[in-house]
Amino acid sequence: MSKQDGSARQVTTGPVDDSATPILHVDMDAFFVSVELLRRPELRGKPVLVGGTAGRGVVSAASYEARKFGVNSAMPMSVALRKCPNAIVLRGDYASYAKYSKRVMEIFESITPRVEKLSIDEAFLDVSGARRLHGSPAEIGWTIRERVRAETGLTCSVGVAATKYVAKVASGRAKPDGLLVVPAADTVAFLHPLPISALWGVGRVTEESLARLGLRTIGDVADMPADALERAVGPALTARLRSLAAGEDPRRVLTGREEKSIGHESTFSYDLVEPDDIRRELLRLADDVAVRLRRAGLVARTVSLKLRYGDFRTLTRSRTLPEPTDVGRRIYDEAAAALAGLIGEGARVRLIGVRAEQLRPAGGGALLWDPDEDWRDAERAIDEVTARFGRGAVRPAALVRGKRTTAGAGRADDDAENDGRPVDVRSEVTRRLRDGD
DNA sequence: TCTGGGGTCCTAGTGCCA
DNA sequence: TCTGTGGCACTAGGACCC
Repeated sequence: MSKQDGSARQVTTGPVDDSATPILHVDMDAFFVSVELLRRPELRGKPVLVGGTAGRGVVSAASYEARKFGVNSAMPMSVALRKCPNAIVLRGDYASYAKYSKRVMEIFESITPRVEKLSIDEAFLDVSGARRLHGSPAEIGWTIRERVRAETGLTCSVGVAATKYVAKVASGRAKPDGLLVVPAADTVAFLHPLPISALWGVGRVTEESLARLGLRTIGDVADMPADALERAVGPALTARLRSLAAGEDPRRVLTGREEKSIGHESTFSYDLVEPDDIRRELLRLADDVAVRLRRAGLVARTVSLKLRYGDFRTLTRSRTLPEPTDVGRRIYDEAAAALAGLIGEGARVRLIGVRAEQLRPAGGGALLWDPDEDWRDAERAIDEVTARFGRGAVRPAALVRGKRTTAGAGRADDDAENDGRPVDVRSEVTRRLRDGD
């Protein structure tokens, strides 16, 4: 991969064969920092960091001036400031970054509907259907860079290639503020001299494993027999790395990707010791997750708890529910049950996380049920809803002593106001059946 | 150096069931 | 009835990406 300070920059300046390179990867340059500089132009040319300002923060983004001191994103802020003591640290305004991201994505979508948003500051575009209107892929890349600059004041780098992976590597080589086309015929020659860390899926651990086999470049990986690679990194990663090293990447540009999980986690500025404090944070996280589930119209079948102790030991526990939920209290109950036994005497907790997994659409509607009613009626109603809308359609009902809420309004906040526990109808019925209640 | 927060994917172990 | 086996779901953990 290109060095993050841009010193290994490689760009296309003249005519080039882009006839078989319909994939563009567009990556904003030092995105968070660049947005900050729009608002504070007096900081231009200075080392600027965006990230956590508290004791345990890390660098989210660094200006190219800061990168020259060896500062990179994900580096602990304390280390970054030791390397670059004069750096100006900004807390970060994520709502503002999201606004700029939206404007940039709209520019992409005005050129082609085939846009795959990869993160807040980068996207893949498949421009194979846009040639007649907007020109060749390289011309589209130039257009995008000019429009992004003119309409937002930000710069971006563009990689143009036959596949997603090569386009992504190319945009990285072109940084900052450049465009690099890798003609289809040059793909292998472009990739093979690059270090193995430029392979998608090779991080620190895998790089060490491959280095033990004497592999240094992508070309070395391409030449390595599959069985030797498999012993080092397993069959799945071997297949992927060999394909990428050969310049093959069948992944298409996907629009509208489905979320597979929704989670929140918090690292505390000091370790928590009191179980009540820990549970209060857990409830806050569970509610945050539930709110996002409901906004997305999803329910989760599995709740996963993440715990990191003061010594950085990290563990996860997950529990699968009888029926999916989007209720904060229900998520909290599962997470709290998983937590029990993990926070013994004197345990110091650095981080807590809650994640909702096995997501599915919230389904045909909410089923409300009053515990004073005959539970067999609830069972019949569940069967009816399930038969009509399918499994997962029965939503955990928000219902509480004596008070019914309306469908769709079964919110955790409502539950809190009602001072009662939400009841997952199906699990409650299952429990009563089991207990012969 | 001392490690955020949001995710995805893979592997391995275990238990259940046909 | 017992045993072996393969598939599947669930769980835990690790590596990786941005």
